[in-house]
Amino acid sequence: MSEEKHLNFIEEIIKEDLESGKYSSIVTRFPPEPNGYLHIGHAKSICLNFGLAQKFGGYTNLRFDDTNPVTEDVEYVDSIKEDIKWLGFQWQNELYASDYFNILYSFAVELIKKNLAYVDDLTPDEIAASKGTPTEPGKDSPNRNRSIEENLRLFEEMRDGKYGDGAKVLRAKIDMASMNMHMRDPIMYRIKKAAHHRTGDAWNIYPMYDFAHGQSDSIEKVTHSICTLEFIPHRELYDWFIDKLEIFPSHQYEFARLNLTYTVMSKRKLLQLVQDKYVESWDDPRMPTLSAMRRRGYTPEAIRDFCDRIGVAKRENLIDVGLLEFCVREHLNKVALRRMVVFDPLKVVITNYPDSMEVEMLTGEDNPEDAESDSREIPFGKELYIEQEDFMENPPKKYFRLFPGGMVRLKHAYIIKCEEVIKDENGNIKELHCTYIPESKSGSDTSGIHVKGTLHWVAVQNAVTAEIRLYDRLFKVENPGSEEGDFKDYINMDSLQIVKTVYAEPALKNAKFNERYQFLRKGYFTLDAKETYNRLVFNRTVTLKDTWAKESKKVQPIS
RNA sequence: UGAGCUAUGGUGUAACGGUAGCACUACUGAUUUUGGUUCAGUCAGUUAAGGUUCGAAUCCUUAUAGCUCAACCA
Repeated sequence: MSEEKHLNFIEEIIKEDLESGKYSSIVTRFPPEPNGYLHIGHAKSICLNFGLAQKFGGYTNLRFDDTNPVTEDVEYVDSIKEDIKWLGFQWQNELYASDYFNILYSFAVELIKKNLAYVDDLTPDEIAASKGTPTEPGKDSPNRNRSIEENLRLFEEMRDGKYGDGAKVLRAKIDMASMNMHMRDPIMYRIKKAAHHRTGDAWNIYPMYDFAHGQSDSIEKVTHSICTLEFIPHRELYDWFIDKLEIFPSHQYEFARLNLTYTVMSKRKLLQLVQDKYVESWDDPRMPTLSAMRRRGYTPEAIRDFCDRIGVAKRENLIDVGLLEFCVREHLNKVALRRMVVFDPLKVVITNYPDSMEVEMLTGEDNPEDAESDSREIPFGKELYIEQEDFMENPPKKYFRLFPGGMVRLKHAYIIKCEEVIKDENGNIKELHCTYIPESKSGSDTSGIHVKGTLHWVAVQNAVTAEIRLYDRLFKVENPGSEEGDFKDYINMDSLQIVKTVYAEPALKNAKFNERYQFLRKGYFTLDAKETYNRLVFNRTVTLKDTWAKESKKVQPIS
């Protein structure tokens, strides 16, 4: 693991910092704002930050960037913590930017005293107008040269609540002509007479991101402060505050955020999907949030593996969701319990099977990939269900499922031969009459017969019923965000398919939450923690790879 | 079009002036009591043009393309 040959550019930097003796160990942080749910993009950042500390020695803080009381809530704090723990990471310290409000205030006073900050009375519009444009310099505020004393007094009054929201701000005195718009006297503090979820009504003023983030990093002695590309223009300011305040020099590094095909990642768009009822909730299994993926049956191992495989770099990327699905399948293949479930039943009667009273029990391994795994008993019977799609009256070439006169093996059971197709008065297939070959029993097959197809099945008498929910991609296009018009125009309206009644082998009666199942030949499923009360509801985590689907399209293209 | 960041197979990511590699996808074939898994293999790439150098994906110049920046959001 630690012998990884290729380091990403951040690991490269850390390695050099450690070798040069700049640091003896590292400190990173994951800094969410508690105003929404974590998604797979956050997982990339979490895996990066926590992974770096694990790999190079050091620790990671969880710090909530809670400097805007009007958008934040403890509800989000709790869900964020749950998601990080679920992913398998443990933070060293649980911290809040709001813990630093006092010291941040004193930092501001210090800058005023150094004549590097001033109180401005301009309105938001006026400030915006005087900022200039990227091609034209801005203009100094008329309040820019207030005396230090006056600034001190005014700032104190802002804190004490003497002015209303928006009446005044504290600005850094830097350069209104800077090429970097963020250096044109950025706002450090604004008045917000709002209750904060942690500090209550203690404050009338709150620091802006730029005045809180770097200093919080510094206070925590964060060595490598890692964020996404859009913060590159903020770095100059980040460094400026640290430099003027003469505090611990944390350094900011930026990487490209994760983009995934067939979904959207921005909080704004995800919120719209929920509000406009395109999905049920934030943890609707089609959402890219971690809570949704958990509910859908994705495993933390798979997500970590995915984050590992996608790498870390500075170029924009759009990663094929197929890679995520690959990671999920790869892990699930190793841990999922195999079970048989018929989605769309076709009755099969074994005409030569004895009408005995006792039920014949067969044995099926829980997981052929895991030698340690257990097995379960499966009842057989004279009447069975197989899948409608596993029988064809007029099969195409290369079809090796059941057809009139054809033979298949029933998984863990016997080879059967289709003798007769029974139809109703409308000509629809009602049931199949088959014969079985007694000496072909699984595990003790002396029949000498070899068949190409093996089908899953369920004994009618012992079947338990369940509901399943099949999920498809939420969008019809790879990159809905970059498409013309509204991203919502590209929503796949068939992304959820509910099958009210499927027939499962009895072992599934005792299905457990957090247990993963592979419904043989159908896909990976897990019990829905939200919908399962006194009935069984399974979510399809991901399908199995289906080469036959591709093949059959080639053989007889369907419109 | 000011400034900044970035350009390597279909996708993602390595190669740190010296053989363009790995993974996913796609496609072959073998194995298989899951058309799954596993195994073997195939296709496929340095944005362009100049320059430096014995040698350039890598350094320089120019061009082109994409992304970002003017919230009292983070």
